[in-house]
Amino acid sequence: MSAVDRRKQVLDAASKSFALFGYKATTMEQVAKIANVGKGTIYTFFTNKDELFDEILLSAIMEMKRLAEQELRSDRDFFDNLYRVLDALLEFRSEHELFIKLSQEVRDIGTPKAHEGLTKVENGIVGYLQGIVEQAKSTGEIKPLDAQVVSFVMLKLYVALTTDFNQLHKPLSKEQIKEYMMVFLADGLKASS
Amino acid sequence: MSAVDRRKQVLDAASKSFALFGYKATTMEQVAKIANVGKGTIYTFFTNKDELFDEILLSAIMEMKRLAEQELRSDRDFFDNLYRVLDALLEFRSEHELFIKLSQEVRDIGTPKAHEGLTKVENGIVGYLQGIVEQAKSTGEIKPLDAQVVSFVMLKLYVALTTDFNQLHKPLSKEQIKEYMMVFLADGLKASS
DNA sequence: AACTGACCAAAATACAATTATGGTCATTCG
DNA sequence: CGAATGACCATAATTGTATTTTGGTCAGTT
Repeated sequence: MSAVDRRKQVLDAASKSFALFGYKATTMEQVAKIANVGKGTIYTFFTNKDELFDEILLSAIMEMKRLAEQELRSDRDFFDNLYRVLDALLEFRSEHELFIKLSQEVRDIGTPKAHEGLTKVENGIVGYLQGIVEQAKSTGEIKPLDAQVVSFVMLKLYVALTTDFNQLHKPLSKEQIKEYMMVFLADGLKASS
Repeated sequence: MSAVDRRKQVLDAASKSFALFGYKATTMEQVAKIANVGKGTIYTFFTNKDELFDEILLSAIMEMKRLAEQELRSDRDFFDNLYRVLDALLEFRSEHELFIKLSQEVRDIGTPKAHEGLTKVENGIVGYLQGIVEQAKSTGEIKPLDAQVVSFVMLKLYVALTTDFNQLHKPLSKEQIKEYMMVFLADGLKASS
């Protein structure tokens, strides 16, 4: 059994445990047991619990990028691509066991590391969007504004419509969400005169 | 000393105490002492601590409405009015001792009642905006969309630009914020061809 | 040389004792 | 006589302490 296999064993075990129990309730012993490995072995691959967690988040972020990439179609315009990418990313985020568990953990006991992790994922998304926005800027499809601000707002807007809003009201349908996204991002509220 | 005066004494004392110490650290005895009344007297005007708190929040919300009203100018268009109203409201919210203290309290110890209170204020703002949006809808200045969703997004957008964004980056200037607000709300990102 | 698990200091938890607080009401005061 | 009061009480919050758990190490095993 090669070193690479063991590393993967640990990584898989940790993935499962973090997704199942969250950051805090995942113990290194637990991970070792699931991975069928001595606890010391984990430390030959990862310097500590944090780094192990980071590595798992990083691979989740890369997975998200892969998914987003799939949604990009050169035969569609920027806004259509944007909507499908955002949708894929947010759907992935809201269905992935790990993120669900981490969100609960933040809400219920406020584990700082869990919060940090979710922020890191969010930044990953914004960073990815930023690239798309930059490109749309260079092709002249959108106004020449700061791509960081624009992509940040995009994410916030999407989260506001999909998550924040239905904390207080009836959730919006996918079609409604798409409509509002397009209104605010593409054309604005102003009545076309 | 009339009953009305005593009620106001209590209200003023409670205002001071909530703003100075937050919800949790404000005790009824404390309020009584500041108001120069016996503790029992408080309960002749308010059934409990919660209701006392509610009354204070309500008066803050009404004060905000008053401020917003001042900003409305019939010689300006909807978007200009909107920006100035939002600005006044958010500035008030971010400078009012009570709200600063409650925000800290939520962040540091997560007092549910403090969180609830801030949400109530936020809902007050959205409710107020809703009225303005309805009116702009009826005059045909903006597209005929659900006013509740639109005003909710407006607040979220403003908070994203003024508060959320500078948790991670350099704060935006007032001019930049205004520019971005107008882009997303009025005309959208799409390059004017 | 790779791997392991007993071991340790430090952190988290559980529990008990103590204190503080919201709310009441018999008594006082104007 | 009715409005005002503060001692009083049940319960919630806090503090202090004993106990357990956990991240990380490293001498020894495979």
